Amino acid sequence: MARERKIDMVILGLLSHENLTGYDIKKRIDGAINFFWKGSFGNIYPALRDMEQTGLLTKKEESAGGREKITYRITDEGKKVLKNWLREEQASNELKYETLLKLFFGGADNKKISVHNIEIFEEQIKEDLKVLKSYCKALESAPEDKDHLYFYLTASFGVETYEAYLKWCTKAKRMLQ
Amino acid sequence: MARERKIDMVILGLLSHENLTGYDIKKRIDGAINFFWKGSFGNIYPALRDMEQTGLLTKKEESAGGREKITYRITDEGKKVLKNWLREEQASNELKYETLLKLFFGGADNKKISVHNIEIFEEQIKEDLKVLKSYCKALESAPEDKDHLYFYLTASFGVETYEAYLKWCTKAKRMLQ
DNA sequence: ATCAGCATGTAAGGCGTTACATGATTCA
DNA sequence: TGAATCATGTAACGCCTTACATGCTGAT
Repeated sequence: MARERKIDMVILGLLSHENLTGYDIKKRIDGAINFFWKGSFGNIYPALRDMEQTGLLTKKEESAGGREKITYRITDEGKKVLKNWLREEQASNELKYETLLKLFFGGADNKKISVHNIEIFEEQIKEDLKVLKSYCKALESAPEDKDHLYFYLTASFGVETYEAYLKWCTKAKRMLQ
Repeated sequence: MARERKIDMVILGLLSHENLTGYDIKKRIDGAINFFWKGSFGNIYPALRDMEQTGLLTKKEESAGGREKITYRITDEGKKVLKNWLREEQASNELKYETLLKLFFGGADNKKISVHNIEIFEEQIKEDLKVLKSYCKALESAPEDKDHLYFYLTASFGVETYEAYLKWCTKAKRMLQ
């Protein structure tokens, strides 16, 4: 069984741009990546340790004024592993939407409950859409960096699907009433 | 920590419509539910056992010609648990798309790799869209059942978001070339 | 002084997947 | 006769979340 831990690839990907600490990595994941992938400290630190031990990463311990800080750098081997992953044809794409599960079984209760659940979903999506749109806007106005296109495309995926969600919400509420 | 195992709710939801065996439940999940929720035998059977022990389900063992078969029925207590879940305001909706992760880090390799990864994704979505559309069509032509509306709305969510995915694929490929 | 943020990590527990193990029936 | 489908379950393993544990720094 080959290792399935995708957080390794997230870390490798981030480190292919810049050297970072575990804390920094967490912040990056909590940004634009967050809507299609998650990470936690309990996830990141062990992965960092493992990859340093297998030679995909090197670390540099700094103590800036008594406070310890470990910055990681990707190695050539790490870059190779990242590229190999990018070139693998299989990719697991999964959606786990409890809102849809509740709607699917909505017949077990009053229609109003389902309408309300859609409304809660709708509000959340509207909030998230604002954030995604701000990412897109920021990336559109700075197209000089070659990586910006990739970041823009993922954010744009979010914007377009979330807009489709909102259209569906309107339709679904109408059909339930 | 309250139990987070959502498979319980899937089972309760399915049993609120009809009595089923564990094997039947697996088949139902592998149908329309599959695109927003997954289940496995190693998941379902223990949940069934637990819920029977806590009184949310009752079982009836039949041996139709030497072959054992256990049919489960939902209890009033089980129905109450299902309704309480439907009325809970929080719902976890998460997307884990490795394709987007690969695209996000696409700058680490040739553009062609990213285009190819989008094409693989696109083909998969086209396949799944066909299936979802067939579910929708089947449900549209049989609107007499009150639960059909709920099934239709979830399938329709899939159709509309997958169509948005395909539009995005075209745009993304164009922008990369 | 105190609180938010920087910074690293561990431990427990929960959930899910996969593979394994077993055996009957139906249909070609 | 052999393959697919029906049918139930267990065990190992892996991954992730959450909570816990600790301590410094900078701003108010």
